[in-house]
Amino acid sequence: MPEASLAKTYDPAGTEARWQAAWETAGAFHPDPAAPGEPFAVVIPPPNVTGSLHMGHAFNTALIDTVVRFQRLRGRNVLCLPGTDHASIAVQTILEKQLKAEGRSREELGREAFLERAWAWKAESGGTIVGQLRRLGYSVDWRRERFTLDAGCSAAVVEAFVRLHQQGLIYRGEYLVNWCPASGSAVSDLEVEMKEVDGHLWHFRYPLADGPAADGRTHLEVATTRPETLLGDTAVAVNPVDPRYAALVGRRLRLPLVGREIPIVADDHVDPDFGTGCVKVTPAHDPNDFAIGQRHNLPLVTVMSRDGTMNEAAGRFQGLDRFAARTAVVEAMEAEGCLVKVEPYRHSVPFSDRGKVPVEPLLSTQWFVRTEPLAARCRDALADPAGPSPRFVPERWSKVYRDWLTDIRDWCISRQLWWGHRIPAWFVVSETGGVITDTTPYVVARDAAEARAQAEAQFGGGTHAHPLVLEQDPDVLDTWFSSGLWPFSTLGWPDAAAADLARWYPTSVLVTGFDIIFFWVARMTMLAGAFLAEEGRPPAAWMPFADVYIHGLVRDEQNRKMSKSAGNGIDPLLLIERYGADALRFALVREVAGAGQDIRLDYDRQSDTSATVEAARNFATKLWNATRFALLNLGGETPASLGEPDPAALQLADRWILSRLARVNQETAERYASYALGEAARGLYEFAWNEVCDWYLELIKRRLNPGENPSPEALADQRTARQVLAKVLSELLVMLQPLMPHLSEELWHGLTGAAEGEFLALQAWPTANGAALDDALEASFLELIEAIRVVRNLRAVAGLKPSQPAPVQFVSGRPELAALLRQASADIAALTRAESVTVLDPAGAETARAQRTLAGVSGELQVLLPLEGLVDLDSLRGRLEKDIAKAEKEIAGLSGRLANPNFAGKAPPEVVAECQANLAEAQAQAELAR
RNA sequence: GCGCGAUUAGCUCAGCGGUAGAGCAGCUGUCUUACACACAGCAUGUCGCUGGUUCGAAUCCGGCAUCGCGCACCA
Repeated sequence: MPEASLAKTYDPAGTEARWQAAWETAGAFHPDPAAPGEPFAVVIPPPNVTGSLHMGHAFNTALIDTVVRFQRLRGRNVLCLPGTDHASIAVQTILEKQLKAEGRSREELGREAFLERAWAWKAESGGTIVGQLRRLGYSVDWRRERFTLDAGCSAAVVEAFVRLHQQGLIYRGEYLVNWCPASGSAVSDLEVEMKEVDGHLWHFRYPLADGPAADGRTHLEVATTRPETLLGDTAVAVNPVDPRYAALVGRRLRLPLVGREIPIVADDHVDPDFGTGCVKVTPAHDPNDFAIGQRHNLPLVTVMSRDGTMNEAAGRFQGLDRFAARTAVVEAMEAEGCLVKVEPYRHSVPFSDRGKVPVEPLLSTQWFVRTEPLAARCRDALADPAGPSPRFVPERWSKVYRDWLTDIRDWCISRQLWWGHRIPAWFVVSETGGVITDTTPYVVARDAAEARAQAEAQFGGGTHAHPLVLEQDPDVLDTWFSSGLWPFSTLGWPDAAAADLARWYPTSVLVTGFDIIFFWVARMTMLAGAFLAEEGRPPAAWMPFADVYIHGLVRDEQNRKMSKSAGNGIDPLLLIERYGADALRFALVREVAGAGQDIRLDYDRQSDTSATVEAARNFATKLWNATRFALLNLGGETPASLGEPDPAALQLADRWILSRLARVNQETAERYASYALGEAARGLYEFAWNEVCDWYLELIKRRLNPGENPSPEALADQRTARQVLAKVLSELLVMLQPLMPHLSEELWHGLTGAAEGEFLALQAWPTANGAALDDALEASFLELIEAIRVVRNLRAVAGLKPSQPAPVQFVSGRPELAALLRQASADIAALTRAESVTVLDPAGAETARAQRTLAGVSGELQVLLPLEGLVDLDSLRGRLEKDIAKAEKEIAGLSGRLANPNFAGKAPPEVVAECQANLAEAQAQAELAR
């Protein structure tokens, strides 16, 4: 037996915690790869272990969970796999900060102790976000939770590295990389963010080394935003077609402060119209200059160390921090009379994403992934004749993805950090005097033993005097390298026979924000291409996901991007505590509009309240109360015990709501399936509130309470109403489950009396009853609703108290409408407090109108309220005048249109006919109002 | 510089070729036995500007403006 009733108010906190525990204990979302049902898999974007839940996670979670819960209802064998990311730089930064506070450094601690500490930190603090994700009611399989640094993922990383190396897609070499002095590591191009800063442009004079030019010039003038790099200049470049300098190309300049002679070279890169048309060239400290240097075979002079201080090549500036050196160089240049001028200058400076300091382009030996072959495979997949793979939703993001893959640079994957996957390369240091140099030979292997075997094969076993000594590369891999394997490493790859991999790969959809299309999405597709794209396999078979659903950002109440540094984040947990997780989820999804636009969450920082989330909470309460109402009126029966209603017994309202139910079912399923989640949420909201609660529940109240000593007919009708009510409500709860899982679970249990161990989340999506669909009925029901509205409006105009009964008369020349109104007269009476409802034909209306009546119109329907006294004539006149004005405006517009011969001639006949009908109606309306 | 998105009621946004919509907020009533986190009713717009296509444009096309984002970047 179901509970006889629900508590008067809904308590989200208790309910949510209870169902979360019940689902998890029962393993409700722990799928069996051997179970039937078409597979549907999603791996969640693993949040950083350092993180705590922010609104972006809540949003992403709400969207993913809505999709997977829907697919589960549809009978798919759903795997939704959770996990976290080890976040190499972020974790290391936190730990180094801690060490610094203790007056220590990681070098003092040593690698092993440092890593021990890191794991301890992870064990202690790494679970925060996972616990917070649980509070959203995420229907993931917690038993399959993964971590990018766990044993399985680590093995996958090693395997991936080894195979890429075998394929010739990984190389090591000295290149100009983005060096982050704050983290002491190289970072990839993607981790560099250009920021506009107010700086200066210093103009310097470089004297000609070999005497004045033919025209008497003794020097060239160059401009720079980074004077400290001057120390590493190895040329000055001019444009080859620049007449000012043509004669000087090939001559030499003396570099001030340093004294080095450097050539004047001609290079297309130089824009003759900018500044003086002369560019100082520092190949070791600027990417463009590096390229110029390559073209002209210029030497590379590195003047800076990895910690951001000047090195021995900087001469007297050695030891200075790069920014101190800047000042010092300018002062020295001024002292030498080589400073021409300084002007303020706003320009872009590359900043490290993580370190928040300017990155330094620095020559360094690093590991790289050769990306072009992988990118090409992805571009081909996107252009696959069988359809793009993956399919982006909204489609426009595929262009962003493709463009990035089209002009891609190699990916620097080594990081000079300790927390992460250590690079599986062993240097044969015995070949280079016991240390790792840029030229030390190395082997790439799965472990030390394999490395030794390889090295011995290559270099022999060594001798007693000179044993073969191997040392593993101390560096770790970019965190995104392991993230890039996530969709298959978590399913068991590289074990091709792994049950999960066989069952759920490729996954169905990736749901994520556009900000990590390059970082993550493209890396996953490229790496999948490297390992899972066998010859002849179509892209859809190896791409890690069929669809990529890209959603927007959650912005704050002022439309600002939420960010930690700006401190404008809105804490999801605060909102969950105040309104419930279901309310937050529903609010977020409901805000989603069409094509992945950003959503804005309104928020009052004084009171920590949000009208948007509050509205969703109110909706939850509405559903709670509607179910309470049902429980009070179902006589202790359940949807199952009541059974399906007899179609022959259905009343007008029943047929209407069942038609609406079937339609909403179809629409909602289609919307969920096509990621139109905002539309799905809004559609259900409107159906539940405006149709089920506002109209259907009101309409059946009389039938549910047939009074004392009811007739057998009344009892039968009561049962019909109960059957329909139970059906509508229980199916509505199923449809809402993906959006509001806890509330719907709770209400469904209340309504059905299902056992504790049974879950709404695991029920089947209700079959839409196509036979119940009835367009004509829905249309005429709208007319009925409209008629009731007119009556209510007239009563309001007349100033009638809601409780005061009054007679109502309808006049319609349309027999069907008249019949409908007669059929529904008892309903109308109930909903308008009518003491009587009369439906007249136009002929009979004359007499009625002769009395003192209030009149209103809806379409061609007249509504009359015969009232003696109590009528506020002024407001009535006001209203009627408004009606007339509106009708006249319409008449003018429509007749103008009809008078245009082009319209009548060219517009489709049905449009013209509709226009004529509308005109006739408007004229009738104006007439009536007068 | 190149590209993308946005611009509709006070606010948040739907609508994307046939007479401008919703939800909040606002105003007026109401304890009508599920719900005042509610019910009923009422207001509210040169659909950014400007050309064009069309019988007809918020909707399609061209320009412009403003805001936002991405990519590239001149020292």
